[in-house]
Formats: sequence, C-alpha cells, structure tokens
Amino acid sequence: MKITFNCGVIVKRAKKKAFSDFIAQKGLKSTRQRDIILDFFLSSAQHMSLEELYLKLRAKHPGIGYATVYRTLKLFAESGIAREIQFGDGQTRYEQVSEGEHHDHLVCTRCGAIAEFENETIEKLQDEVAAAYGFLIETHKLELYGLCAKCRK
Amino acid sequence: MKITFNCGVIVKRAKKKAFSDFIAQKGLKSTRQRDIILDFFLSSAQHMSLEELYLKLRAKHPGIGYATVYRTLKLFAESGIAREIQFGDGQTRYEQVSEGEHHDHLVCTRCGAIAEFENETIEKLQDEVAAAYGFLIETHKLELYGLCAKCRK
DNA sequence: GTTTATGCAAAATATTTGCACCAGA
DNA sequence: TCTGGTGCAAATATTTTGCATAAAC
Repeated sequence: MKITFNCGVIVKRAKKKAFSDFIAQKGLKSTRQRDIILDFFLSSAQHMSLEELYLKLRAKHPGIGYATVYRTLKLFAESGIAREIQFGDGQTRYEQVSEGEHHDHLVCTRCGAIAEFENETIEKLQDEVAAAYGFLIETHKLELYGLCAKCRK
Repeated sequence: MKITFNCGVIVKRAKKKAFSDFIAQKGLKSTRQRDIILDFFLSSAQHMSLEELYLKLRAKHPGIGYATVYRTLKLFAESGIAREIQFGDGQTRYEQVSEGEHHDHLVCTRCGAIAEFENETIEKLQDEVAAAYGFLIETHKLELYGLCAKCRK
C-alpha cells in the first residue's frame, strides 16, 4: 500500500523551484509572464487545454499573448513539471507532473469528466510486454474511455 | 494460450462484406471510389495516416480527391472495420479492426516503428479499475513509447 | 428522376513561427 | 548593453465543409 501525502502549498513550491532551476540551468530568464502562468497553472484544474488556460488567464491578465502561454507551457513540459496529453479531441492538454508519480486516465465520453488512477500491477505488466519485444519504455499512455458513474444513470 | 488463425484473403472478404452491409443498411451507395479505397486500405500497412494513404492511393488512382478519402475512412470507422488512432504526432492514423480482437501499441520514438500486442491480464485489470470508479468502459487506448530493439543498439 | 457521392476549393481549427519592440540579467 | 522574451500577426498544418457536377439506385 502506497501512502501519498501531498500538501498543496509544498508541492507548488517545489515545482516553482524546479522550474526556476531549469530556467537558470538553461540560461533563460525569469519573467513576470512566466511567473504568472506558472502560478496560474499550478493552481488550476488539471487537463486544461491551451485554449482554456489562455482564456482564463487572459481574463485576469489581459496583456498576456497566446504565443507566450503556448511557449511557456512547452517550457513547463520540457522542464518536467508538466506533460502534454491528447485525448483525441484535437486539443492539446496539460497536466502537472509530480515527481515519481504516474497516473492514467478515465475519460467520460459523454460529459468529458476525467478521473485519474494508478495501478502498479498494470505498470509491471507493461514492462513485461516491453521486455518481450526488446523495447525500452520511456513513457506510456493508458486511457479508458466510457461513461462515468453519473452519465450511466 | 490463444491461437489466432487469420487467412488474409478471408479476413479481407469478411470486412468487405461487413462494409457493404453497413452501406446497404444505412441507405448509402456503393461507389467505385469506396471500393478502391477499401481494397487499398485492407491491403496496406497498418497505422497509415490519412495523408500517407491519400498520397499512395493517388499514385495509382489520380482522380481520387482528399475529401473522398477522408470521408470514406470516417465511414470505415463508423462501420466498425477501422479505427482512428492518434499517436500524438498531429496526424490521425487508421488501423483495421478485426472482430473481437483488440490490441495495443508499442511506438518507437526514434524510428517510428509500431508493434502491436495483446495482453488479457492488463485488460482485466482495466476492467477492475473502471469498476472501482463506476465507469462503463467503451474503449481504451494503451500505448508504450520508447526505443525499439533496433534503435537501442 | 432522385438521392447520394465526388472533387475542388474554401473555411474552420490548431499549432507554430517571424519579427519589431520590450525587459531581465 | 546584450541576450532572450513578448505580443501580434502571419504562416503552417490538419481537419472539415459548401457546392456544382457526376454517379448510383
């Protein structure tokens, strides 16, 4: 049994630290926009599309451009604090990545609700499959599509 | 141990039958283009993108339009003989669906090679996860990304 | 003859880039 | 000051649609 204890504030701080380290190490600059976007991203719902993020951000910070949000999210992904995901609806979404943790998704095809889950046994089996094919796994993606409990009624 | 015995010609014939039944049942028309595209699709490599399919098809049958291929592949998916897949490279790909069979993918991030696999235990575990969340699964997608045996060397 | 399909071109989406100006180090 | 960042608009890339003509039924 795995016990995870996440204090929101601490996790957020750790990610900010991780990103600023990344920025420094790459010789990039810390800017007002990046701070705003990072703060907003870390405080937002998971799995927002770039579009959604931009619009919500824009409501509070009118001066920010789409390209900046776009490039900044790419940076987040590159730095390892975020990940791009595609649910096949033609929109790239972003989710936060927590150190050493990986989760997969249940996507409701009716209401769009997204639940996250983790299953170590499945991960192990994936490794076995990969080994059988001589593959070296870097990442994986597992998504279950269907009706959520609410929409089944 | 599951033994699968597929005779290419028979499978192909079965899919053509399935598609023509679908066409008939929907009150649509059987056309020269649909026949050509279907035949080509069933004889081609798996996981081709729409673009690839169109270009290769076009080489032999210059008169065929992109929109026709696009709409026809959608029809294949709707009829159940094909499935759309996204590997996150911004291109929609299509693969053949064989009755009662489901497979997942190993995608090489270096050379783009795609291997297919099937693992009943993983599927069972997925059902358990879904049940725990009250989800009713319709489909799922499992992709393992990494280096294939060749590219590891 | 009707109805649906096709092919083209245009529209709609989404993502990415060029560039003049701005800001952080 | 120098280097990288920002915002805008334009360029790409891809998917989708409108419509006149052609082909099935």
